[in-house]
Amino acid sequence: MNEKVTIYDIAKKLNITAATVSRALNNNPKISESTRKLVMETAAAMNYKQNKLAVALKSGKSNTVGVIVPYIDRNFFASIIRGIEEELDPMGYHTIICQTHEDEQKEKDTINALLNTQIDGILMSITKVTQSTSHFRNVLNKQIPLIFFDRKKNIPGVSTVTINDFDGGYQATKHLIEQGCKRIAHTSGDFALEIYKDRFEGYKEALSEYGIPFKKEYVMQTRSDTDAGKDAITKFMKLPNPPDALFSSSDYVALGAIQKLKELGVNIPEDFSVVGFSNEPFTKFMELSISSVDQNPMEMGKMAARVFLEQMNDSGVKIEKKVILSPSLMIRKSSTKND
Amino acid sequence: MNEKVTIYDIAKKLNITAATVSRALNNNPKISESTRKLVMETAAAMNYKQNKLAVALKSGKSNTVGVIVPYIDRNFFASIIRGIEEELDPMGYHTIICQTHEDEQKEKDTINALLNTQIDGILMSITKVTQSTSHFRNVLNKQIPLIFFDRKKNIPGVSTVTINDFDGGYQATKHLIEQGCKRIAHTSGDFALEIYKDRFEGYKEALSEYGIPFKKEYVMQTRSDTDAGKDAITKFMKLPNPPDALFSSSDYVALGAIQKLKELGVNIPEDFSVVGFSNEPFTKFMELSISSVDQNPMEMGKMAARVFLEQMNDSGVKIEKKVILSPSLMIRKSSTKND
DNA sequence: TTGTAAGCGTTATCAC
DNA sequence: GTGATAACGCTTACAA
Repeated sequence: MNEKVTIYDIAKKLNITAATVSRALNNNPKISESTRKLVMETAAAMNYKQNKLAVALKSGKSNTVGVIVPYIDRNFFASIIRGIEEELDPMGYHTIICQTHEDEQKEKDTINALLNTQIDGILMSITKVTQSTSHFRNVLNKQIPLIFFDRKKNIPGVSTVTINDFDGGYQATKHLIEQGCKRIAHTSGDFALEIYKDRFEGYKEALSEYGIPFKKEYVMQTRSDTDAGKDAITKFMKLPNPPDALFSSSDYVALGAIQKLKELGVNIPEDFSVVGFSNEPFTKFMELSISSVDQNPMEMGKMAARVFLEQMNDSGVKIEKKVILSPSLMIRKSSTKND
Repeated sequence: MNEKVTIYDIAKKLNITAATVSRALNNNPKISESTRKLVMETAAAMNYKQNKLAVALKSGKSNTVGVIVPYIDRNFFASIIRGIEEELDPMGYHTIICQTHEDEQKEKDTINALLNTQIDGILMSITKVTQSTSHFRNVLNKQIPLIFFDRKKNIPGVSTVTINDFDGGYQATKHLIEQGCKRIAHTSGDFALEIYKDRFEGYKEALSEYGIPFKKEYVMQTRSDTDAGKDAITKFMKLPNPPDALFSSSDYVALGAIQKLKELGVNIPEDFSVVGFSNEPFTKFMELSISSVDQNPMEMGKMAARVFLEQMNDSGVKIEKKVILSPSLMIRKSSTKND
């Protein structure tokens, strides 16, 4: 039906030049109202669509950002992406999604591919194993805005949007203490990732604030799945003085722990309370709903997008912004002794 | 550090012409091995990156597809997108994600925006409320491949990838019958959407196959959330002859139903069995795990991507492909009477 | 095998 | 206010 209508086509029809058409379409002040109207109308009539590719090539701006996450189908990241998309879409930006599968090499490849694609910015969460930072510097060298959300590395010139993981760990632990728990265990991911380290520090802070001695046999670094939770509980319960609560940095580990505890005939929350982290959807659907620290991923995505937009506008200025959102503890049955 | 290196820069340095550089870079056969090598090396040395925008403008191919889903942070759709991404990424395609929020107008706007962006194809799942088809025809008129996954409309020229919803409904219902259930209720979404209609037809087929009379008071069209499930059970249990099983087209409704049944003191699965649809992650995490029909969304995404790729290759030919994947029933505690 | 030149669809900088 | 024209970075007939 309608094959590619260009400004030349509409120029020809109106016996004017393409430049004039362009000006009319872009609301350039130097143009008579009459021709503007004429152009607008015929453009609509001919079903003209601007070729964004040409505009992008000319302007050097593609109006597209790249978003890189470990896995797109994890609720936390999917929600962040939704936040980004909702904030950027109205500003005319498109969002290209990429996954790293927690593989550093894939992360590097993805970034290079993206840089290759005339992207206007990169918003990302690094993998659990990322060591080198050279690929991030590539981005900065090209002058394109780079924003980390959640999982970050501290690199000069890179803005970050995170939650206060320390506070999340602190709140969770404090809550357990206030529920009367005396021997609180903690499972975490690799401390090389700041988020896990921070949650752990928050945990320690709460303990010390309440004068509870920190015991390193109560702390374990594990994978983030239910089996890891089961294993952790098995080990914890074999201790001479087993814990009576668990603050886990992962909801999946918390779930596995609960399953194992039930197997062992331990009453939850009476004899053992549990708090997880991330507020995964399943935590609230369980019959024994699981307390968890909510990270408000949607808001995190929106903030990351806003930081990007600011950075695009104050073009020259190299602002390095560190946004820290507050987590909120969702208290549910797994840690509520008296109601 | 490295400002935009173009083929002209590398041509200048080598005292050859940009065309030659282009040929060398593209493995064009008409070029001497020596200059190719030379070009390749200096290109690498100068850290040359091809400007995809220019290529896209020249070739009319952007190597980008648009993916439209109701919500990106719903597990089902996130997994589909993951499948699409994993299939398309190695072929050099990027994926732009858009959400409709189940709003037909947003769907139209999104499609137009995408058409505006020199996209190579659109892969999508329509909203629950989409009535008109004119915006889809716009896509076809522009000769750009359109592929529906899961939720579709029957439009000539549009390929679709769906699961056999009829079979899903049939399997679920048959399973309940074989578990000894005699009075099986069904909750569904709006029958205007084929997927719901088909599941319902499968349900009826299983009933009739086993000589169980169909009763329309056992069928209810509802929203897809837990509250709807609670309401449905409340109504069902007030019937003179209440059902002893539920096949729901939504896991959330199934969950709400189970919650309400427990409140009412009904034993599950002994006195009332439940099967949901979609195999949402939470269904298997519950203590009383919920049987559900798995739609294999990852595979659905991959298939949709492959259909798109085929369509891109056999350019001229207008193939209209209908791929139907098989669902698989995940049998869990909510419907297993004897084990 | 390599160079020349046109063109992809815009926008911006000059002139007039 | 409008028209020429160059430029964005690349590919590709067509010549040489």
